[in-house]
Amino acid sequence: MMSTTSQTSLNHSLFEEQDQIPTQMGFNIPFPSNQAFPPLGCHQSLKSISAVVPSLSSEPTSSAANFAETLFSTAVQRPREDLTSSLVGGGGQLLSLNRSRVNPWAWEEVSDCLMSKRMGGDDNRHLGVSAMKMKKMKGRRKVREPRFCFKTMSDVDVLDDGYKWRKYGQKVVKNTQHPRSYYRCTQDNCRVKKRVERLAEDPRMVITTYEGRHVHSPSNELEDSQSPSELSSFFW
DNA sequence: CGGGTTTGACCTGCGC
DNA sequence: GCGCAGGTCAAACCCG
Repeated sequence: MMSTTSQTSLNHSLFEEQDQIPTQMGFNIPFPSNQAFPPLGCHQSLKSISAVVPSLSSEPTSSAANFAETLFSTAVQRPREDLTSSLVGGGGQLLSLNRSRVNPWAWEEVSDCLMSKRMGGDDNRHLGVSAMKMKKMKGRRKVREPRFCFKTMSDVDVLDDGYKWRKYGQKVVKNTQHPRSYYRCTQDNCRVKKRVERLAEDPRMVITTYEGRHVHSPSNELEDSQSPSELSSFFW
């Protein structure tokens, strides 16, 4: 049975990473205090978020990917001058959008990713675009995998997102008391990585950064014997 | 014994 | 070129 937390202000954010510390922009989606919350886990959490913002799409979003896409595409369609305006869904649950102008290329990378996905493009194409952009901005910059970050209020550092991770490093980040942990997906041929750290300003918040896209389904989901068609929507 | 974690060393990018 | 900081490696260690 699904467990719930007793926190009254479950403040969940989906945001895009900045160049170094992902703190500049975000979609802040405060949960209603009476909202039941699933066990801490990224896709599980996101499912619950999508459930409280049904007005963003014509039908309830069924996956984290769809939900993220809905959020991003909604923001992308807005003019730049309107970036800090409020986004209020029909239910009024989606409260604010505050996008940073500090790192526009990163934002565009996400946008490109979503556009190519919507148009049936593959990942290589969007990576190529972002690589070109980075090349333009800096003479030599490593091509990065697409990244997504989640800021989650949680007592535990490592959220159960359905995938199996192996820790390969830990580093003390400057000006923070909390170390950053580095994880790799244990699946063969899957090069997805994630970083986990606590927000310096608010140690209750856990920042999880995913880099790359899984080429397989979550291990938990397989064990739960879900249908393959449903599983595919959870790929990042 | 196998798989995961810890942790110091090393590598790399970047600013000065 | 040098130093700093983030990221990764890999040997040692831990645990079931």
